[in-house]
Amino acid sequence: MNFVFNERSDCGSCPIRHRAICARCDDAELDRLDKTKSYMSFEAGQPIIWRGDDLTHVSSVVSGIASLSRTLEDGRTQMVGLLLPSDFIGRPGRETVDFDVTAVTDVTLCRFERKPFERLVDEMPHISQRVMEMALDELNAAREWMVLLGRKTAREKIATFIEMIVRRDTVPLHANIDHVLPLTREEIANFLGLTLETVSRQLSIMRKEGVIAFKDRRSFKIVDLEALHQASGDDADGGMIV
Amino acid sequence: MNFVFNERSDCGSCPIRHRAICARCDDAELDRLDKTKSYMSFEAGQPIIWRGDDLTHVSSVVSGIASLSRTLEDGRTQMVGLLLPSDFIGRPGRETVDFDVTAVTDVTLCRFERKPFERLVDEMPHISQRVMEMALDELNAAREWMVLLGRKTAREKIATFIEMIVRRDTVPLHANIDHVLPLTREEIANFLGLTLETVSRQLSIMRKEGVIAFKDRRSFKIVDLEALHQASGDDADGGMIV
DNA sequence: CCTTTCCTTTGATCCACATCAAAGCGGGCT
DNA sequence: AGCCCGCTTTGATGTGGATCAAAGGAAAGG
Repeated sequence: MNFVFNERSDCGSCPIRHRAICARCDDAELDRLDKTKSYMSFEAGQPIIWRGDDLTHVSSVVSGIASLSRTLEDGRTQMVGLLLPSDFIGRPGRETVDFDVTAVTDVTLCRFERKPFERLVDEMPHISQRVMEMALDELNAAREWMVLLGRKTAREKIATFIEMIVRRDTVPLHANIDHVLPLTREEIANFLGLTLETVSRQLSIMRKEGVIAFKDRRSFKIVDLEALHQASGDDADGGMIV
Repeated sequence: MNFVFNERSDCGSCPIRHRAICARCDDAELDRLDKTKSYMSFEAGQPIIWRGDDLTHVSSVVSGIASLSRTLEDGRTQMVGLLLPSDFIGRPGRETVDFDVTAVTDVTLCRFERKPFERLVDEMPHISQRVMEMALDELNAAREWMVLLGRKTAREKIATFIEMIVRRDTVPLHANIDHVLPLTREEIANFLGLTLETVSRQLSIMRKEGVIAFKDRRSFKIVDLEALHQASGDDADGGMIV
């Protein structure tokens, strides 16, 4: 199942130190966080919290990937976000959880009890400033995704998704690296508002067209970046056409 | 076109004083905001800012309704939010605008130049705390909308939309008030990720079924609230079934 | 008052994606 | 090695909503 550990691993050497909610904190503030934080890990596939549960803790993803999703009574599921390292889970000031959170890969969280955390938010402006920034960024990403869900075709959705993956792990630009789909076909479908069959078909089509090339079901290379971008339906580079 | 006014109307008597980004501010802080704010109004239908524009100001909606939207090259448009009084426009720390903002009705904004505002955010924790809260609420709403866009049927989308309208202006619960659709059929379609014909058809169907009754194209009454809720696809009251 | 214009409704047809169905295939376990 | 089992691919068919088309108001302007 999942396990808890509480070691005093130093915030200073934390992999998400400079991107998470603590990014703006100074050493003194970090000490204070250090005292109240605890870690908790989950295995791939395990639920982390369910919608409706008491929001006892807020947390940051330290490593791994988690998903945020909602399932309607009849089983239709929509993923509403992927939580990557440094992303924040929870809403200070709210009593319950609004979406299901699930570990997609093995996940480790850095957690704070909600009530004490709310005090920290009141007392340490560096936290609310950073959470504000992060929430506004997430909001932008969510809205971008709404355009995809509401108006893009299956092909455009897939192309946009792949471009997102590629963009995320292309540090040395232009390098033709192997990329990995972090999700199964079904999870991709739930992320894009499609069925798994449509996802599979569109990936096959793009493979046959020579846009992407699969090494196995999960890992692939980009063959034709230009064509991929064309297919995404997003304009050249942020709306400079008109 | 649109006009600017800069009167010293007092923040203390502002209609959004207790819900906007200034909600947590004390009198001294309010004075400081008062000195830098300015008002600007737009007529219904006018653009307020375009995607890609320099983000020179951030603002709060004081009165009226504005829309946030994105249009793809070929004209497909998706609305990603409705901005109601007290809602915030802009992202401190960002140079350009990411979505088109348009006045749906006549709109008045309370504006701050971005740079000075960023200084206020750093110096007045009550602002970042409030913006954080508001952004997290918006984020939740956006995610809820993603479920609608990705997984709901046309009928469910329409029912959810109407329920949203009703919920918004039902203060005296159970009163069978007249409600007003703030949007044209086409705008509703862009909000729900549908076409205007589908919107019109679904509204007609619900009218014929005796779920709602129209007085004219814009104003209507709820005839069967239970049926409306059933049609929305949302479960009883927040996931207590399982 | 009539004309124009914009919005809306309704009808007919089409098609992208869902749904239903059945094989492939790779990896882990015995 | 051989057998599952979960994931994925591919095929056949169905359908909800898009698209194309036209006509019916209601408000606005001359």
